Amino acid sequence: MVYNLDKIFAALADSTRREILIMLLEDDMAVTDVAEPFNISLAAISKHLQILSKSGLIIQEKRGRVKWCKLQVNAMRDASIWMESFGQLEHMNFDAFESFLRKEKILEK
Amino acid sequence: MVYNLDKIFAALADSTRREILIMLLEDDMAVTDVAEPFNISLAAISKHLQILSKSGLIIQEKRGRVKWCKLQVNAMRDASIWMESFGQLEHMNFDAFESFLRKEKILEK
DNA sequence: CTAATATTCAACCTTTTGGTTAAATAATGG
DNA sequence: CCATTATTTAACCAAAAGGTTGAATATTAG
Repeated sequence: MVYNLDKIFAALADSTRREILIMLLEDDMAVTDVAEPFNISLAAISKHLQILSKSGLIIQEKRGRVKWCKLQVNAMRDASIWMESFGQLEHMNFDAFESFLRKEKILEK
Repeated sequence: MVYNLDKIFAALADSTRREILIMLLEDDMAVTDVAEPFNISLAAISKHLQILSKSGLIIQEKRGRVKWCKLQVNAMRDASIWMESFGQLEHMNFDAFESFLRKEKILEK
């Protein structure tokens, strides 16, 4: 398991980025659509998405001229696992989380 | 419940601060003792502790010339609750966590 | 009172963050 | 080919982060 906790927590430390993640729970989105509800520039959103990508919380893949943003569960899992090991916290049920995501069509299969 | 997620996640986004939190799981510590295992200046540690304080992850109280650093569970709870609400994660058992902390004498009573 | 201990503050430095605007690049539709 | 759409890059800015060293402030021990 590769911990990238500095980048994951840093990515989560901004409300714009947390809102983006919540938006991506519903569906994959193009950069322009991600930007729509915010009143900051597209370039600023592009930077936020790069920070989220480098943290591993999302991946971006370009199809045609559209770059799709897709949530990645594993990075969030790393952060939560740190929290769990931190204090003998009860384990989050990630299997349930994943099957939830599949049911919501955020993960394939 | 007051969410201070920007500050909490930002505080967690640094490995020195995460190590400090883990150290504080065992016992309350004076600033000088917190600094001991790290090879950065005391002033730098003092700044890290201020960031942890402002995030609510620790509190500091001065007794005599010693300022004691004490872990605060509630801030971590806020961050975890965000993660939970984020993805329908199963709820962490914080009551169990707190009683663990009491048993380990990190909390009074 | 004085010396030692515990901690912070002040000034400084470099890098990163979060934003801007304007220009550049890439891909598509017609 | 050209205009439009999608996104990034470049250059810039102000503020914050993470570190330094040296001086200042509290408190205690003797």
